[in-house]
Amino acid sequence: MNAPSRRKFRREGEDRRRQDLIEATLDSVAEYGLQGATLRTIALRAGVTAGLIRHYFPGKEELLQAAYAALVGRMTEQAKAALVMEGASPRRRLAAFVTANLSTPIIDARVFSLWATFIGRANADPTLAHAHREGYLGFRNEVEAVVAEVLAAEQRKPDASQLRRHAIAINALIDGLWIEGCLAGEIFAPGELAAIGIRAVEAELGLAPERGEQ
Amino acid sequence: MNAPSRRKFRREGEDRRRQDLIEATLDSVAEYGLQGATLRTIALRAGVTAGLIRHYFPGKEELLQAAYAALVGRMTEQAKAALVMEGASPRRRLAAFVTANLSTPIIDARVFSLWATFIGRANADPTLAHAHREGYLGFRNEVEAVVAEVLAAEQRKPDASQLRRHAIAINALIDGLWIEGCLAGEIFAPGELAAIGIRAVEAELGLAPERGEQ
DNA sequence: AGGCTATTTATACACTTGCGCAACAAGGCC
DNA sequence: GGCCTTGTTGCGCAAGTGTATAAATAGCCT
Repeated sequence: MNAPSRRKFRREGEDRRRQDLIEATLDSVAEYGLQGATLRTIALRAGVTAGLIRHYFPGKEELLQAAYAALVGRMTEQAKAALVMEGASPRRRLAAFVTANLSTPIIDARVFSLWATFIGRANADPTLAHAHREGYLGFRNEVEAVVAEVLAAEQRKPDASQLRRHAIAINALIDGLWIEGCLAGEIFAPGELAAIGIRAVEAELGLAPERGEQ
Repeated sequence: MNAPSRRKFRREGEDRRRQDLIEATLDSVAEYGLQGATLRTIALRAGVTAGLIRHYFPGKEELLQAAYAALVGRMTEQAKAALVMEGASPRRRLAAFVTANLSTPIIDARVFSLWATFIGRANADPTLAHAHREGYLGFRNEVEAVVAEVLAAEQRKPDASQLRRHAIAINALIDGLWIEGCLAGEIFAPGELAAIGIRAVEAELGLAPERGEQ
């Protein structure tokens, strides 16, 4: 009687499917962790069956690597995007950079969860460690460049090691505030983290408070 | 012929076994991640068989929770230990605190790996989120207390919100530097992170450089 | 309209997982 | 020294894992 009914499906373009699978993977990892992100869970979320994954990726590991690469790419892209404010003074660009990195969408519990989950494996997986270091140094160089501009606009001539120290400290400050914002955003007033960040960065650089600030 | 030989074993005190199992769990998680930390792996590392674990813990989840509690306890204990320098000036105590948190044994890739692995689950597991928040606020309060002492010694009277902002910024700075030290300690000179941290903290608090510094 | 092909499903398989349970023996007690 | 408690082992089990592969079908090409 029952004709053995097979599930209906639609064919999607290769890029679209890969993208969907990667997104489903990130969702699964964020929600259930690496151990809970099984091929069946991922496939369910992507609206396909588990077998299909192997049509697009050689194995689970490659899927996870692709997902991590996509995550890192998105994070760095967003972070750097805050720097392209043409025409603004270096100091305002720096402030906008700090603010952007301490507000949505960069302050985001899901992204933090993903970051922590993957970076926790950096010890065991040199690929992850390398990817992190590249991202970190890239980010820090951006910071260093803006810092150089800000100080130059103030007629100050820092040497390379001073610049490096400033960049390391500011980078650490932003990272630390980012973590707290992601993990416990509710215990801070809206905009509070950004305000604290800007204040601390300006103190680090020895900038006099702008008029209007107390 | 072969008498069915059974593995020899020793009976251990309850506390000792639990401790060993927790340590084996932390080792396994640090090395293989949550997914690789199976009961059999953990038992092997602890030198027992998997079945024994259920004699000490209701299930795997409880073992992991106990392991996380042990980790957090050790971390906060170590961090706070750096503050008990009786007789030293507040400013020196603060500097010692920063230095301790940015040197071994607190700068440690294994501990970082564990921290990241567990904290990545904080979104999904309210227990973890709560444990983190308690630890964070406790740590921040310690920072705030030392900051208050330092500023008092400088005849300054910060109000509560200024104190809070200082503590949040300094905490974030230490966290961010700690992460980099754990993840990529080799790209920093020995003591460099601590020096950067102290410098940044003093800038945040508006302290004049001590004589002897440039 | 009808076939071709590559996407997609479905099922099978070997393996691992956490957990349950009965047998065993280590070491204190009398 | 023999017994008794209970820490500990060894094995089994059902559920779930990643991978392999055959069968089906969606959608383009002519």
